[in-house]
Amino acid sequence: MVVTAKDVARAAGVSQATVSYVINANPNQRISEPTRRRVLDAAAALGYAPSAAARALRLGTSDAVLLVLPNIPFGHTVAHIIEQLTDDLEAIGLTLVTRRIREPGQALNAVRQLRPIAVIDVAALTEAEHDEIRRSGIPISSSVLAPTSDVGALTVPQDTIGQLQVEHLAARGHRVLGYAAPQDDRVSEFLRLRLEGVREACLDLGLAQPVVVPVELSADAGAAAVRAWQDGSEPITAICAYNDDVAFALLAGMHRLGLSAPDDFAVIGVDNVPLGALASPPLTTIDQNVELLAARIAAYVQFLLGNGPEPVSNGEDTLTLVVRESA
Amino acid sequence: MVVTAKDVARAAGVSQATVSYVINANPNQRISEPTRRRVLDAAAALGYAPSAAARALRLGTSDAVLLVLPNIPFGHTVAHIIEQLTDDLEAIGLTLVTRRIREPGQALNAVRQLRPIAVIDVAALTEAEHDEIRRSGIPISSSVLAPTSDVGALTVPQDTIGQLQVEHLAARGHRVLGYAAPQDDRVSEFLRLRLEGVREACLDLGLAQPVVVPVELSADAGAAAVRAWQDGSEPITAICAYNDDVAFALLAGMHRLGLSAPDDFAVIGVDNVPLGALASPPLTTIDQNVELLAARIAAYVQFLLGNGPEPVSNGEDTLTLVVRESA
DNA sequence: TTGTACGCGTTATCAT
DNA sequence: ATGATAACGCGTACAA
Repeated sequence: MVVTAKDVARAAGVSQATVSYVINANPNQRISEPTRRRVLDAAAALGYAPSAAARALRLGTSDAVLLVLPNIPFGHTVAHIIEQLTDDLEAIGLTLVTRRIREPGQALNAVRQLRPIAVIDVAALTEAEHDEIRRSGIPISSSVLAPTSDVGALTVPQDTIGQLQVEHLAARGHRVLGYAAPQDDRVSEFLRLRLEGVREACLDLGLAQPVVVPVELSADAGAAAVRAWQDGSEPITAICAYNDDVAFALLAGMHRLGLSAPDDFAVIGVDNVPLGALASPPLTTIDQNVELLAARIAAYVQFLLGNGPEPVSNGEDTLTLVVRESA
Repeated sequence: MVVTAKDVARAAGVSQATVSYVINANPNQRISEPTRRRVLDAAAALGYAPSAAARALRLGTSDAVLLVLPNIPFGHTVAHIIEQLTDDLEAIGLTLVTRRIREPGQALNAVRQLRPIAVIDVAALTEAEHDEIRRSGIPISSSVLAPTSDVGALTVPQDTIGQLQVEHLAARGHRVLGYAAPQDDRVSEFLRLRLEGVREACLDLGLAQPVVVPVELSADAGAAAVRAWQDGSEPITAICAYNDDVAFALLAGMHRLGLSAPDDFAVIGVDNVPLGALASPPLTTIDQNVELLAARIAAYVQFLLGNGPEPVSNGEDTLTLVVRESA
């Protein structure tokens, strides 16, 4: 029922080892063209493909790349990363496996079971865990979307996101900003870092510190937040939203109050979700260029495999402002 | 560096076999409580976890569940399925592996490499491939989101989606409908089936056949489509959109033309994307209840593993109308 | 080109 | 009653 290398060897009239050499095009072995053909034909005829398990057992490492996620909501950006990374890794014969960490220690366990060839951490692991994984011989990548930007090569600096938002609004003449913060505790670290970037940029550019208001994902909440900014003592004219979802809530709330962006309040989001272009007005936002990030992660893994040059590290250059009409 | 069962055995002063019995709580072997404790303590102290590869090799099947996708864009619904399924499977010790099929044959190859415990097909495989996989001893599930609903237990009937849209619009008094079709060839099969459901429902309810207009995902395209319906000879009052993304394009187009739903045209989407509630007006749509679908798939896999009762099959009951204001 | 040892967890068989 | 021994599965790499 299940075809093994032994079956192919028998069918081709060669040894198992020869089958392995042919299948893997082992450069250290010269197999004559006729034998090569016989093996390949037999393999095709029988429908043979090497068992990933046997390979992994022998090699000591699997074809898996482990993507470790914290328990955050699975928004457009994360989904897009997974999509891109799955494709990019598949193209080089690797398999993406995602694990969402809910309890500490889960990640280490997954690593020990899977023996992945690399671990990509999206802000789910502690430094101690990183060390532990590296010590176990797995070349772990640095933390994508890492809280701190000091760990390595593949970080998306969250503070820069906030800075870019403020810079754009300041360039448009806004002087007093609001900040729309999500309520979800699971993203509080991302929020903290983005807000930090906003605060720094305000300081640098001589703006007042932002008036932070929590916003849930509903038109009601959006309207309430807008009223809060209106009723406050500060003359707020523009709002940085934590992400596009929050920005949508603000736009919906403004619509309900008979207000509109950018005249009553300018609104800028983060993520460049596809629907942002279809909002009324179309949403100005910060794009994270997930395709490029995924490609760089894949290149990094290639490098770890010894099949590529030292890859470029990821940083601010994947972040770009997308100007539409809302700000 | 890497901890094996042998290390644990040595540390606990027992044999490798005993370690295996304890770790897997093998019911055919009775291990005394003291030894059990020693083994467990040693395993914890050393940070032992069984190698997935060795396990898979020995058992002949891995912990992987293979989700096979066609080369379709990775929208909210697919992303959500992947998210839910990843979590649900992880909860029962299984690993979701996703493969996107671009060339015929890729799926079979992946199956032979991975030896997954189950294969979930999202409309990417032929019947011949299903048979081939089943013949190789893997209990393949039926096709989720299958073009045809005759293959098995876990189908999302696309035609019913169209029917539900029409039934709602008809109940609101609409008699002549437009249908907004996406341009992407990769979803043409889904489009065909949904449209088929729309046509049948129109027939059943005595409505005119829908006026189908292609719509790309931009406000321009949405406006053009709306004008096409306005300029046509039919007195169209409501529009079924292929999905919520298309519906957003229509709403954006209408907004640009100074029109609004539901008064000028009622609009109903499909998918219940989170941002639908924040559209202006909030989007009426068909929810696919992806959580339940994922749970049923997981239950089905459990059943395949012999750890659960015959699971319920998926069908129309996961589809529900979500009435908001756009229709 | 081939023979063969190896990696590691599982389980049937055997020993105490 | 408890636990140990050993065979097994399959692809890889080194020595022959």
